[in-house]
Amino acid sequence: MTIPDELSDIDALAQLSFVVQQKLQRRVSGHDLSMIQIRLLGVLRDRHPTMKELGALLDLDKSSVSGLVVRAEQRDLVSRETDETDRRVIRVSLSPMGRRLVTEVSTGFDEDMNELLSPLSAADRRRLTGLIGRILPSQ
Amino acid sequence: MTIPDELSDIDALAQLSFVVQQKLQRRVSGHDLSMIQIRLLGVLRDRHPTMKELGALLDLDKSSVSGLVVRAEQRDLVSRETDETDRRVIRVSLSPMGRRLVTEVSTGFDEDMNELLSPLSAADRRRLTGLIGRILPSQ
DNA sequence: TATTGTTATACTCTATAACTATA
DNA sequence: TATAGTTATAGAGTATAACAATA
Repeated sequence: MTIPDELSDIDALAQLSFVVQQKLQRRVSGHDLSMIQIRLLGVLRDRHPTMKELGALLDLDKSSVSGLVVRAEQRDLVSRETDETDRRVIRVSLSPMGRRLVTEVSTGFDEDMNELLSPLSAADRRRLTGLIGRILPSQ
Repeated sequence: MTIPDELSDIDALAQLSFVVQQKLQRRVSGHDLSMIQIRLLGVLRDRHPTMKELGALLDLDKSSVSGLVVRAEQRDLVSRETDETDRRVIRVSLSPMGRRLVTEVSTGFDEDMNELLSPLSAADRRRLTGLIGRILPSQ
């Protein structure tokens, strides 16, 4: 939360997470998107979920999903199709424009992360990845 | 942005940052605060900034700072005092309640981070902190 | 005139509750 | 009745532009 001079392990984690989020935020803002919109587009890259599934994926109320998807549709980032087997259900897909945007943001973010990691040798990058892999929720 | 099975170094950083932010978000929500509110309270722990300085610290427009501080003041989290040497200037301080809340969130977050780091030995924690310290912006 | 901060306005994002359509 | 989704409403959070007070 704060940024002390002496770096404790907890502060290191906290600061790192803020730096990473900040880099992503910059990329997202640069494409006139919000964080929740890029999460929506990211989720849709390899899925065609229903509105309800989207709510679970994004941890949002169904009414919030409705608004989010409507605004994204108005910007031609996603499209909605009624499921023919159950006409209550609506499935959401990425539009070509949405796919282009999420790809651009993702590419830019990868550049940012590579730049962030540039002080480390390949071996140290592997060590860092290994250590992080051990503390991430194992699936 | 997504969560692949094979952990690249970039994905490791991205996932880690999301996990850390998620833990913080949980703590913050548990105290009925927002992320920007806890950032405000965190900034005020060791500062009595002016509204303008707050805007720079939080990267917000002055009008956004006004609203944020007004709402925090209404919840008795902060107080505002006119600077007597320049009566255009307003300085913002943490209230006792605000200090209590930010301390509780901070303590809880520290617990979360210690739990997250628990798979690592003390030596590995030091290695991780060292590696992160080398990639964080040097000030 | 310049600076500091507030206010008016507009939009996104979010949730709760009430609603519609379909099953 | 139950489920999927939308709509009405309310509030936080954000920025831009216009404004007031002070320097």
